[in-house]
Amino acid sequence: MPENATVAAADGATSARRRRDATQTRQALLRVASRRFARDGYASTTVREIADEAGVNVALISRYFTSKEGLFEACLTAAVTDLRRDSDETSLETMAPDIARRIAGVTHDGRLPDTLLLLLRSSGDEQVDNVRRDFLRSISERMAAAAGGDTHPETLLRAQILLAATLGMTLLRLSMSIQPLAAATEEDLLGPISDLVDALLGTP
Amino acid sequence: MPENATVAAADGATSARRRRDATQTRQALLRVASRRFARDGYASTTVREIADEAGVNVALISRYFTSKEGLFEACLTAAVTDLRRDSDETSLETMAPDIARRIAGVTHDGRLPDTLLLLLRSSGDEQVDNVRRDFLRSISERMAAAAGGDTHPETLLRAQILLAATLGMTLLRLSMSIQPLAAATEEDLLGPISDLVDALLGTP
DNA sequence: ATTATCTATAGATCTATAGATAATGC
DNA sequence: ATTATCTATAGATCTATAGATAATGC
Repeated sequence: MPENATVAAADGATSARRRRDATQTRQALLRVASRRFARDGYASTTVREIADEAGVNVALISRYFTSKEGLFEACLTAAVTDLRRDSDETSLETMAPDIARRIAGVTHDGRLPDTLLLLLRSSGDEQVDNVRRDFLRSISERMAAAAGGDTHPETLLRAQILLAATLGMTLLRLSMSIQPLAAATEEDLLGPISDLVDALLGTP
Repeated sequence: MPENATVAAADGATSARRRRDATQTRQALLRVASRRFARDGYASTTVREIADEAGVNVALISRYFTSKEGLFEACLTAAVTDLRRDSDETSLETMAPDIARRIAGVTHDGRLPDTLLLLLRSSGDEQVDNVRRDFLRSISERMAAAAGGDTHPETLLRAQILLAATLGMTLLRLSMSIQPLAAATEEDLLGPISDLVDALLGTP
């Protein structure tokens, strides 16, 4: 069997025509759509742009995801799954480096870290928005718990402020390109973010 | 002269038909558009929605602002002017209460504090995006200067992280309604934000 | 035969504007 | 007379889909 199942190549889109493979097509659409939705927002991104960049026919979006809305929901669900796994065993000690890596680090598959950015985009659909709201809420609860949040109810508020800072940094970096923040490396960010975590969730 | 120039009433839109007044119409469009663009984003907001909510005919948007893009630019410029004036004489001591008020406080004219949120919305037009980028950059420089940023270049990065946190909080509050952050009062926020400012810009 | 993919298009927006109407101020 | 406002519509999208085509696997 030739290398076919997972080898979409670095580019994976405009390059040589793939062998017919529904799974691979689905993944190509998901990958491209996640990036476009995250960078440009839901309404500004057209299904035709996504299909073209993924190198597949636009009709396949309806075929595999029912609608543009369905594609967005699939992107969001994938992002949430990814982030949940990543923050599975978070602790107060690992929180700062984890955040710095999420914001600035390059993921294992070489993608840029726009997963967090997708959490800030809305399609306007209430059901989908609830998926995101529930996740943001639960991840902040997890952070508060890692800080021993059962002692003080304000800890959840503080965890959400830390989450807001994390998302805000991602937005300013990836979407607005504010320098020097946009060019800061994982190492550059670790110090300030550690101070941030300590100030908000550290024991006084 | 009857009270006409500035009395658009609390509602100011759907209420009784205004006397013909170009200035007032312009302001009504600006006010409604700023809120809609801030809350829903540029692409998701239609000119007809804005005109309807402002209680004016949609053709007047082209008349007074040339285009939807022109209207957005006018909103952004107004927001930037407002924020510049507000941060005119910022200092390390007043920064935390200023931020808390901006995020949670009710402005003097009774509007909700979505001015900051507009800074996170993009029309995709490069020229307009540059207005926003330049402002975000300059406001962060002002914050760094207030912290005595000439001593260490990393101070600008830290100021931008504080700015990111401020914008992120606004987004999670107004656009995503994450509780308890969304319901936190100015007073609730002051403590955590003070810690934030100290941790990022305070002298160690 | 099955099903992944493509063609062609209906139908629903949405923005911008030409030209008509009517309120205002001199 | 001037100009704020409105009517009606052209023209440009954009999404969704019915139906045709062609690659795959048995």
